[in-house]
Amino acid sequence: MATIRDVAKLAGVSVATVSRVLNNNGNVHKSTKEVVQAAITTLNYRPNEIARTLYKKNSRLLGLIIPDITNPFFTELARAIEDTAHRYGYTMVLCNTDEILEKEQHYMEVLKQRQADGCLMITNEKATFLDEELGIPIVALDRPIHSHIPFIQADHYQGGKIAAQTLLQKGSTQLVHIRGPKYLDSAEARYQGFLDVVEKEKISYHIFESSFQPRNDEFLINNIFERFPEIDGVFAANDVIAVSVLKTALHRGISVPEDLQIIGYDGILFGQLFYPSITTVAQPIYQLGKQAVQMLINLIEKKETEQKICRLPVQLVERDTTRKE
Amino acid sequence: MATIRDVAKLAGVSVATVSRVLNNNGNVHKSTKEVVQAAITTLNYRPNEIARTLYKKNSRLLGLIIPDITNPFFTELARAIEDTAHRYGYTMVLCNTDEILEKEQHYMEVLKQRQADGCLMITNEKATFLDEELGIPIVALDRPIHSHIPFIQADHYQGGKIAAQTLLQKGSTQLVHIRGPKYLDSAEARYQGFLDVVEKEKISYHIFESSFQPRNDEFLINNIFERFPEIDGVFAANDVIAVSVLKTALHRGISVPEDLQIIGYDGILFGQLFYPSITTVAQPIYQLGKQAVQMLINLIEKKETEQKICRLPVQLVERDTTRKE
DNA sequence: CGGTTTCATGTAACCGGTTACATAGAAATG
DNA sequence: CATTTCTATGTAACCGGTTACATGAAACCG
Repeated sequence: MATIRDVAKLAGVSVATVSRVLNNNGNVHKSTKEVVQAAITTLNYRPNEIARTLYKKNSRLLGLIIPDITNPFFTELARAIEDTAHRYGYTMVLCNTDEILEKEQHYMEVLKQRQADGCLMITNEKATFLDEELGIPIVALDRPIHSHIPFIQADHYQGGKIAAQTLLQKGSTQLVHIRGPKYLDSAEARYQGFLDVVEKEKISYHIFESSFQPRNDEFLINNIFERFPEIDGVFAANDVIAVSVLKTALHRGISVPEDLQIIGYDGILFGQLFYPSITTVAQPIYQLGKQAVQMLINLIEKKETEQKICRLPVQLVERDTTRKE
Repeated sequence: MATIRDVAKLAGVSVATVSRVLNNNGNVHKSTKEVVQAAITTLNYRPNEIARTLYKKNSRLLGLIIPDITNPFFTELARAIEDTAHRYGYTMVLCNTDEILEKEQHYMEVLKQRQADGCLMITNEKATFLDEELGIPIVALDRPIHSHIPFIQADHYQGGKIAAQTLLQKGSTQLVHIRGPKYLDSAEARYQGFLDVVEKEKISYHIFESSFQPRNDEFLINNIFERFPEIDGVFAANDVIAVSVLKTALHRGISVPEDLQIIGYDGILFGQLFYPSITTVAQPIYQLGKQAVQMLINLIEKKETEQKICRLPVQLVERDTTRKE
């Protein structure tokens, strides 16, 4: 690979001049600029990003610290993040943590050693990642870390309300909410939204807690149908659980949506492939990822964010696990 | 951030000695080593990976150039790749190309400028990426690039045979294969496998070509059922298409697997969530990703691979879209 | 005991960019 | 025309590691 000194030699100028041409700063005479550009073309020269980073201390590298790319919600988020990062000239490093603290910490080290400019995090480890000790800008995505770390998520409380209202409005009277883990604020918010609606309407309901591990849920769901055969509306805390509920219901000969309505949450692409397709409260996943990156880049380049917290609206997507009208 | 010179100063030694301690090479007296290590701990020093890379010219960075992380097959592959890369001390950069040549080329530039040690590619652009011009080791995954670029994929020909044999063996007599795009060798191989079985058995069959774009497939699938209501076995070139077939069939009141058997391909995790769950020819996705990384690292570190081509066996996963027995 | 190894350590060049500072000539100013 | 200002360019230090080479001391050896 040609270096800047090769270019300088061929163009008959100093490396400083070549650098000025490359970065289009400082004064360079028009004719000199042309000679340098010709040399660059001849040698097919590309500046070494590593050398630049060493001096300038910005790498245009972004970390994405995420529990598991295999979870469809995160997959779609990652796609949005990569797209956006790329559009702004940043490169994305993917870090799967499986929610294991050691992995998260290890990846933070790796990102720091590689001089990453910033990091998007989806983590439950609130206490561990306060930005004092980090030395690298962070934006928290979907799960808050600390009040002084910028944070973006969908309006889960509203989402919980919408789900409950929709089930009621479409005629369900015996509701079940399979909520997400207690330690997840977002699950808690959906639950609260759901609760506030059903309490007000004085409707019969049951709450169950899922671990968000599909494997464990199968048993839980069967158990629910066993114990409460009379239920006619389920709000599942995410689409994957909704799908499991659908599968179990169909397997038991329950008609969906005639005898049982199901509403999922997230709005993953997959939801529409099922028969019947899953009605869901959709998060603006692409938008979340995109804005998270924009917030982070803002933080990196301007050293500040306009707003610390950003909450995006959710939207009901009516498909076929709820009744028409 | 502390530098190696800070550590040297605190420990009262030269930077060379600190470097020797860090890399555990050269001779360092036991007592000196302890003093240096104490200084490292005190300053919480972590070597700057960028500076290391600049001199050593290996970055321990791997690129994954992939059409779209949102495609579940690629998602699972990416997960395996990230896991494995991480286990070997490499960091993974994610690059979504949407199969657009300009994006692929652009990402290759980015990876080169960042001194990535190697790159895993899933691309159709055979002609463009010959490793002469690349200057960076490549392993082709799932889709071959060129005979001199190491390549790993599942045994798709065998997969096509297994799918056809299974449908026949379980009693289907009017087969349809919805194959993948012509420009994909892997789709071609599955098709050939299917063909070789049905031709030999003199079975009635029809072939249709899908673009692998779920949106377009809906029309195609409806059309198939319309024109050929008598079909009783479908081999779909991937699980997403199989799922669409299932949905369409159920929608039309066709019983699966009683009246119609469906076999998918890939073995994505999602397949088991459907009702009925999808019988599929599973690729060893995790293994593919893992071995691809191992081949690539081998290429990087040893400058060679034992074998240029690696073909992994597929496996029938019998679920509920095929009949028992 | 002198000569050769081996060990422990330091000095400084190097990787490939960027930029502060210096300088010479041209242009502007009074 | 002398002085100031501006333009174009070069020199060399710097970023933070690694390592070739040099050096002095200790260990070994016949």
